[in-house]
Amino acid sequence: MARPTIADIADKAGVSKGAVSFALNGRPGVSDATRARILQIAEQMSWRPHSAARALGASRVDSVGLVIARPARTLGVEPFFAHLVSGLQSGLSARSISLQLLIVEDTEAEIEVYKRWASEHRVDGVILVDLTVKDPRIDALRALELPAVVIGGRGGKGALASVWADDRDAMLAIVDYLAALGHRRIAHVAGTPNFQHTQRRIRAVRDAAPRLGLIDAPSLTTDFSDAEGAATTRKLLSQSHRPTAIVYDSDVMAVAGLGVAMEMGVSVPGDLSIVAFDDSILTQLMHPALTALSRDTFEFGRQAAEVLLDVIADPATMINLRTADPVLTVRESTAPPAH
Amino acid sequence: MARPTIADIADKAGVSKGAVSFALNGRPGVSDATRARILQIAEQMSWRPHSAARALGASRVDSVGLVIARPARTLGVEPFFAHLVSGLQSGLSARSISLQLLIVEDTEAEIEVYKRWASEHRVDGVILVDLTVKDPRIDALRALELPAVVIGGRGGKGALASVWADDRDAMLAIVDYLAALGHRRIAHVAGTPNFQHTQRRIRAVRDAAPRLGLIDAPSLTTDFSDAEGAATTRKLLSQSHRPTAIVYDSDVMAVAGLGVAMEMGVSVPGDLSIVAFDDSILTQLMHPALTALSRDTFEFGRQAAEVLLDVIADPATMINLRTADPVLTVRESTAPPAH
DNA sequence: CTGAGGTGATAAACCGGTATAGCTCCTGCA
DNA sequence: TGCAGGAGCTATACCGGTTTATCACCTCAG
Repeated sequence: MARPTIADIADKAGVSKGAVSFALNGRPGVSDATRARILQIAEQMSWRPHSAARALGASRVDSVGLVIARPARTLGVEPFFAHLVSGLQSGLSARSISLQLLIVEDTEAEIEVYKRWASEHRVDGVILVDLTVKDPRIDALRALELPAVVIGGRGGKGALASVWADDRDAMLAIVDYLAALGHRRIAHVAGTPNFQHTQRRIRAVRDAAPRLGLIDAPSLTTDFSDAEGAATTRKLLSQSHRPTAIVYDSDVMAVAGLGVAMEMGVSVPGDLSIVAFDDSILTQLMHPALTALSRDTFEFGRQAAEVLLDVIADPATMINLRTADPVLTVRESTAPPAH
Repeated sequence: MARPTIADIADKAGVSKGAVSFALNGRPGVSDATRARILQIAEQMSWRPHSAARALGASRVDSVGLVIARPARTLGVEPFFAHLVSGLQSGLSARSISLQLLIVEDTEAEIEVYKRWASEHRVDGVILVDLTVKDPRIDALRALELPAVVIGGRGGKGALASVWADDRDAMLAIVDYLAALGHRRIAHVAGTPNFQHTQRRIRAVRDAAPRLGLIDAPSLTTDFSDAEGAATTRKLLSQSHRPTAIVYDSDVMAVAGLGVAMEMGVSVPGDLSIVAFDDSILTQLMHPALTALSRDTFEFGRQAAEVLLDVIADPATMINLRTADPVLTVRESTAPPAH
């Protein structure tokens, strides 16, 4: 017989469905002997719970969702999400909870997905990424009463649980290092201005500038694309007083920037130091290999999964977990300025 | 009231649950007038079917699965999967079917996932990628009677439906082009030897060699990593009779190869032409930008989704859809050989 | 005028689990 | 000896849909 049900097991064991359910879920109500017998029969018939049936009775579906609102074109090259997804799954698989992944165009579509998921009971909770300054998703999720955990930022005045890394400290570490090498003209090619982490990084650069005696420390925002990364670099290197170091908010933009430097005859790291605020194979494929900030994104995802499961178990849970600080991996693209 | 059920709608409309179900699913059994009234009430109460309840009754869960058995580390940089997933979702969203994505370590784990999914009724069907030569997954899926569609290769003597591109023709196009430029020493840095598409590409090169009068046309297999791509390139360029052109089975390896050429003082495209059998931003970020074979992976995924839905609807369906041929995008990394 | 057949609806079973009320013993204590 | 109480189990309702059997009613042909 294909796909045995607990009724089949109950028949074979000569007990009721209820007893089987008790035994399989490890709850009192059956003797140890009976329990053992039922478990053995279930094992032998290779029984597995029907996920829909279980979801209908208990109201949990053992599934959580992740929606990414970015164009698929840029997603591919960002190793961030692949690592994050792996980490999430690692944290979820322990309790055999599955992950629903959806890539959508914009935040509006993302909220629609949450509404659908909530009304169709498709997920027990969701993970929020790319938090923006006044993020409409936070109120939407609260209205839906959908458990959620925010990745990479505080969840709106503490409304949602979160897992975050200290972008500010990380950026300060980069700027401190460049200043220690002797750089005084440092530029920052930032990402989308309405992302919270972009804001935090920009503020860190601005705050550090006077303390380190930087002559100039502009932060220029982009859309995270290679094209704008390149264009912004071209603009910076065309100034009469060029920066001697540039920090890029993503590895893709850093690579694009390196290309522009080569094309304009600016030697790296001789005339220009380059640092990427994110690491991946990409930075190591380059010549020179890029100095980059490495985050343990896999672990990040794993912790986020655990926090989310806690929130699902008890929606009142309010965890704001700070993860391990990222570390600066120095490679060949940074050196003291020419003179 | 939160989350209305069809019973609520039935109450309000003064009809039975059954009538509501008929009306909402557009099947006969209710008059047009009643149907319209029920639909309006459902709309107004913003009713959505409870996915688990529906899955329990009808035995379909409106969800399909994709398991990728590759290390997460290499996944991030491969834009292939991000595009594929987007395309799949585009093909599925029309019928609001969701996609379960899982990244696992190896094929064994992948088959375990299929077993679990089948016994827990978590998915209606699956998409198979990275087909190997004697792929154990095909028999496993047939034993589980889990509908499936194979991407990028024939499904084991026609056992499974498939969506595929003609790797052979594509490789011939590349080699023909290089030969037309005047190259006679062409090397091929291939991927994992047990992948079917790797085999097909190797065979294409071997078959074309005599026709084009190539002096030497070795295919060297790798594990698709940047490290082995670089090592193999180093080996090729250290020979007394260097190849004048190298075709790489992935863009990541091509980029790694370009790095090795630069490091060894071999100018591209002056002394060496480079072609990548796969395209992404990566190839365009390089200097020189790489000539690459572009496939419409998004469309690929969309078509695969449609075929899978057909197979789920009728498991006897046997479609082997050949997708649009990939095109060679010529950029700056290819030129006639030095003399 | 009667019976066949179609239409529009209802009631109830069903899917595969979980949760709960209740029943039957058995034990221990007064 | 009587009874409270708990262990061990059964029967059954329930979750929210879909599906089937049944039925009342109307129309139309014979």
